[in-house]
Order: sequence, then C-alpha cells, then structure tokens
Amino acid sequence: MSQAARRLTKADLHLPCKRQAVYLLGKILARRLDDGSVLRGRIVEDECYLGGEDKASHSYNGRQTAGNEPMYMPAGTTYVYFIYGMYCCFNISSLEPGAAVLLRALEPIQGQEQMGKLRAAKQKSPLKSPLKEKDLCNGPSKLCMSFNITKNNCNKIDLTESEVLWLEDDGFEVEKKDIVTCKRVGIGSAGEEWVGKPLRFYVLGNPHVSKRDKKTEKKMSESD
DNA sequence: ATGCAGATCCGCT
DNA sequence: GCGGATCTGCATC
Repeated sequence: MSQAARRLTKADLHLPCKRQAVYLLGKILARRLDDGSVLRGRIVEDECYLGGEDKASHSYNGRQTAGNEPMYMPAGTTYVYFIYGMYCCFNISSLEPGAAVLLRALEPIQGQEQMGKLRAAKQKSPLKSPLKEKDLCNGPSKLCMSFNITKNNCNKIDLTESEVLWLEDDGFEVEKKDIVTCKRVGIGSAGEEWVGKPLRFYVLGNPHVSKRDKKTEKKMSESD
C-alpha cells in the first residue's frame, strides 16, 4: 500500500447511484476475518442497479420486500443476495431509495493467500490448476467467495461503522479517460431498453476485470 | 476466443 | 412451482 488509507465516511458515500459507482472505482474494500487478519482489494469494476424504472433491478417498480430492504437503507449499507442456488453478490446502497452498486471485480492487494484458500474451500471439485491472482476476484460471486462474504455474515451492514467490512481511500485515483462505461452483464431477461443502458464501469487495461467490452474500448481509442 | 449445459436452492408469485 | 445481477468445464471454431 502506497500511503496511509483513509476510511470512507457517510459523507463520501452520500451519492446518487451512477456517481457512487464511478467514485468507488479505485477505492479499497477491506474485510476483517474471524482470525483478525485483513483482506484488501481495489474496486476495478461495478454496476448500477437503479430503483423504480430499472427492470433489471431487484427493486424494479418500487418493489420492496424483506429481501431487498438494504437497497432502501442509507447510502453505504451492504446488500448481499443469494443467487443461482450457490452464489452470492455484494452491493452497496446509494442515495436514491431502491438503488445500489454491484461490485463486480476487485484487484487483490492484501491477503491473496487467504483469498485463495477461501475460494478453494468453496470449490465442489478440487482445482485442476492453482488459482491465479487475477482469477481470485474477477466476478461478483468470486469476490464474495474470496472475501468470505455471505448473506449470513455481511448483509445489511453499515460500511462506515462496521469492524468487519469497510471502504478505504489510499490516494489512488483512476483517471477519467481510463473508465470504460458500458452495458451491464447477465441481465438478458430484463427487457431491451434496460439491457442496453450504460450502467457498468470498469478500469481500462486492468487485468482483474471480469469481462471486457472490446467494442466500447475500440470506440474510446478512436475518439482520442 | 466464444458458446452452451449443468449445478443448485432461496424468495417471491 | 419457477427463475435467477454466476461459475466451471467441455465443445467447437
């Protein structure tokens, strides 16, 4: 780590969804495990899920249930949900009621060995090849496995107060020209209008991103 | 590099 | 009942 990291506060996270998603790129997610050790990863990819109109969002049409309640809580509250019978995804609520940012990929910067163990422990069958660092957290459910984030232990947490999960700024900045803005992933059934919205953000050239959008990257390089 | 099937189960209709 | 903000392995180009 380059310099002393500052913990993010309520004021830092008091942002509407899209601005929060962009703001979070380059920030650090920190996780304290039961044994006291701390894992850290830099956020390199995230996605917005808006409330109300957004057909891909769990809060579509203002739908509020016991499950998605954290999306309606103050900005900086965690929303973890269980998906596909075996995975979790990790979100951070933003300013608008019902809106949240899904973390899709992290660049591991501390505790890689522990992350590897946590990932391996979740595998059904033994790994054929050892996990490479870039494969530890390059997907929304992978980062949950590597950080031991489950609905059970990390849902509905205030990231500005928690002792087990928080955000940091270590001074690292992602340049605006290095932010790729493109379509979200995995929401094919949500209706074309919303599938196409540019609500995913990632750091250009970072090898820890889950899925690149080469068409968008090409357009960016052409308009230099 | 891209694509598809299968695993697997909670929460909502 | 049913579908899903995913991942892995295997097939094919």
